[in-house]
Amino acid sequence: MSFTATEENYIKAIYHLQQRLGKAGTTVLAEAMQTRPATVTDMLKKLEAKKLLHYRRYKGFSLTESGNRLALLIIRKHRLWEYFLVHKLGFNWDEVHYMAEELEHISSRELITRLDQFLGKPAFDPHGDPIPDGKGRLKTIRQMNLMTLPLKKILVVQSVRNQSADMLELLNHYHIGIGTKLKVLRRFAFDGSAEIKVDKQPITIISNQVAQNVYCCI
Amino acid sequence: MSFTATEENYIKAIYHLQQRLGKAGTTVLAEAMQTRPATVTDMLKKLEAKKLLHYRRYKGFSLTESGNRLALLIIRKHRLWEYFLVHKLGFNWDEVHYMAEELEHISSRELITRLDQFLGKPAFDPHGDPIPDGKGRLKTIRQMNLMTLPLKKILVVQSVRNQSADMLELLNHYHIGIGTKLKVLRRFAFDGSAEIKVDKQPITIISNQVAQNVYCCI
DNA sequence: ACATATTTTTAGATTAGTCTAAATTTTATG
DNA sequence: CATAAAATTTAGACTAATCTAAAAATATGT
Ligand SMILES: [Mn+2]
Ligand SMILES: [Mn+2]
Ligand SMILES: [Mn+2]
Ligand SMILES: [Mn+2]
Repeated sequence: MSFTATEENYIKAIYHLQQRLGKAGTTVLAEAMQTRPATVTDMLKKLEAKKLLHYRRYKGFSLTESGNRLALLIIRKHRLWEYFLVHKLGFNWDEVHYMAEELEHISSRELITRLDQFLGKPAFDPHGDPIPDGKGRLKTIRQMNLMTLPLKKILVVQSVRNQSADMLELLNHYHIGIGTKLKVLRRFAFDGSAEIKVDKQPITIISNQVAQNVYCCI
Repeated sequence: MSFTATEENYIKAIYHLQQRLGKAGTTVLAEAMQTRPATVTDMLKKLEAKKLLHYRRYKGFSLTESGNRLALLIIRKHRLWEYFLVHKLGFNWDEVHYMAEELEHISSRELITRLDQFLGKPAFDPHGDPIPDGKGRLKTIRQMNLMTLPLKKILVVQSVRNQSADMLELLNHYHIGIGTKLKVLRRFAFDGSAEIKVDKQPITIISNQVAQNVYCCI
């Protein structure tokens, strides 16, 4: 069975929404896909016909086993291409998303196998997100955000949750990237901001919104 | 202006037909695109509306300046990706065409610039075809096919014209690839076949169809 | 519990790319 | 040069992906 880029994008969006929100409805999926609920309903029927979704009208929908497998394959391709773009072609982490959004739909499986080899079978992409292996398995790392970690310990940045261009631009400004070492010196109750010391940078303050989106391990 | 993959495929096909046959008509383009003349007519109107084609109904069509530029950009992308697949990912030259057929439609220009850099700005693809540079310029090499070159001189294979899977399979069997050194020992008038000595291989005979499609320089 | 708000689906239309069958134009030929 | 053959275009239809507007189902709040 083969799928259009649009169908793949829907499957991926449903997977991510199920991960983040537990389950997804028509309206929230429409927002994620930048389209209208009516359009989503049409697509849900098509995806059900292709056995990627369980769907009962008005009741809800969820990925089937093969829908899940497809989602993980697309995510694998997306993250491997991002890794290639950053580590082989020298792009910055905030430049690669829209290119990977196209590259993830290149169909050849052999291409992905060889790309994985060529890159050294990486386990994490440039944003710290795990890359599913050939069987769809994900490595997980114990990590917490900067609001919940102990003060004055050396922390290593593992991933960032909000990966919007605006967020990545701000993190670049703070010299915070994946693998960066930093300490949280103190937290301010008033606005939840935090004073931090980033490796080799002067002490600064980050907002609560930033702190909540940066995940580290000790 | 942006173009669909289908539009790009048409523009590339028109370019190749104009190169090979001088000019192309609706029917021959339909064959090249594996579709029907009526479908081609519809597309010609669309491409004219996008200013990629000069088109006068019943009279013919040809690429505009920007149509030509677009064709060369797509060919550049196609051949750079083929080079990547062969020289970085280790594919054989007969495995890469259909993957490049998808990859050539990835839109980012910056991606192509960086890929070109990464590959060392190659001038020829794995089939010996020239890769247009960033400004659409092609390197050309003086080359002739094995039927027109002098006997008993060492020749270096530069390119192959027919690049069908069947042809490439046969050339692999003869251990003939781009850069291979060989000599034509004699030609047989009856069927136009040729006796050749391929570098380190025993003497064999190739058919006229093969000989006419292998291009070498002295 | 039932009226109102929210969510979801249906109905009907549009665009890109394709098809077949028929009409038209150009080219070739007796 | 008149007609037959070939090439090309038009007409009308279909599918995928989208939209708006309206209808239907579900959820919510006093
Ligand atoms: Mn995508
Ligand atoms: Mn990523
Ligand atoms: Mn293509
Ligand atoms: Mn090639």
